[in-house]
Amino acid sequence: MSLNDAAEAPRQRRRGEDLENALLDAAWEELKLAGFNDLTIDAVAQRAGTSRAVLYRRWPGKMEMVAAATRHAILRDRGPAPEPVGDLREDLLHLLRWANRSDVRTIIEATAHLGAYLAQEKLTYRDVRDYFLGGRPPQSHSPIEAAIARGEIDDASVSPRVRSLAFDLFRHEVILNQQPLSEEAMVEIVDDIVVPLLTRKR
Amino acid sequence: MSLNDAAEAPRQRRRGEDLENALLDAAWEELKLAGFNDLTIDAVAQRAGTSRAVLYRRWPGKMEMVAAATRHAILRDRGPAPEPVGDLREDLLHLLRWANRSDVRTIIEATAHLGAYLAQEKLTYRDVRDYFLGGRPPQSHSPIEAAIARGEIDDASVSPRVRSLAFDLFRHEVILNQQPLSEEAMVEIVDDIVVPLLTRKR
DNA sequence: ATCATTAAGAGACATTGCGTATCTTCACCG
DNA sequence: CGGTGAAGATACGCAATGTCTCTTAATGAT
Repeated sequence: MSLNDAAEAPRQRRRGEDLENALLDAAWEELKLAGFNDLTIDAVAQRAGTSRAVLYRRWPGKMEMVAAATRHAILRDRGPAPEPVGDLREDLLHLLRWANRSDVRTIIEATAHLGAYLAQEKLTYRDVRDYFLGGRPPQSHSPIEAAIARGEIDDASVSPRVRSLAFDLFRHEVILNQQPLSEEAMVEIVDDIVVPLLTRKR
Repeated sequence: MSLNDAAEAPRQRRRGEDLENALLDAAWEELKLAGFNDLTIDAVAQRAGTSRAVLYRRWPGKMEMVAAATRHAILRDRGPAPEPVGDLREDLLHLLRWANRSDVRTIIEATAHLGAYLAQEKLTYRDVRDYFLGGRPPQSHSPIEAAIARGEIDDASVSPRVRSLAFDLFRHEVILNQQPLSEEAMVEIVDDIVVPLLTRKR
């Protein structure tokens, strides 16, 4: 056996970005497996092959670690939102389907738990979303913007609250059900609510 | 001084409903003070002037205790919903204001935490709402029902999702902000979304 | 009235997770 | 190379959990 043999070779020490990524990956994995409540810092440390001290050096507590891990996972996994093709209904549905990945459950659960923390820190939900998206402008309105550009709907009649309506209802449903939306639910949101509201005659 | 003097007379032992109410009151108070995460079974026991064992005899854990306490507080405090007076917009606003009591924050927080628990138990949110409301039919749709009865809007065009829309948006906002809605937010929900959707020309 | 039963309330216990502190050893930088 | 800063291991005290045991008060049946 050589000296560099695999078996119980003392794992070489990671640093900087390498380590950080390993920690965040481990945290995200544990979050998916155990959920927020059952997540322990210790389990994350073990999965990452390190000790709790290393985690505490980076984040003051579970909340911050989960926030960082969620942001990390979102920025890593989530591809760009689908571009509008010119049909309001279809574009909205595509966007919801895009958002409705299997790990939304974990993301939304983290977001919900973040809520309690937010109140203390006097942050708004907007701050969190911005944090999670890493400064990228939210593309969730683009089907509506595109429809406005096409002249199909009137800019002035679409308040910020209406613009975010589809995603608000989406988020609400995921929070309550703790799972991705069914195809039917997405179609109902679009066909019963968002599209009728946007295209109503006045 | 008589024998029954107050001072440090050994508190007589409570049983049955008396005790149960005292426990639930204590749990609700602690929940309001500390929030779900910081709530300890011990604090509830102390506030109720008893010991943890008594609580564990009734509920298997924090989650179930909080659920029971929330239900208890809702059934005790919440008066009947305001009756519709015949103006859709005003009736919706009254209903939202009625729901927007200062303790909604606590209620909704409990509900949100319940979410994680629900997933395990394969319960739907509907089950929880029914549990919280103690079997009472939700009156939240009544302004819409009244408007339908008056012939102002068409029954067929109002799907279940549309009927619960105002409350869904209300709930979504409370969960995200972890506090009661502002008057402006309620007006926006009603004026920008719910009423236009319900009264649109087709 | 008295006696058996049930559960209240007090307290002890082991267990688990948290957050901190200490110590050695490695990786990097000049 | 030699200094520095952080990795990773480990130990500690603390807080909360959930279980158990023990006594004693309240209750219901005889």
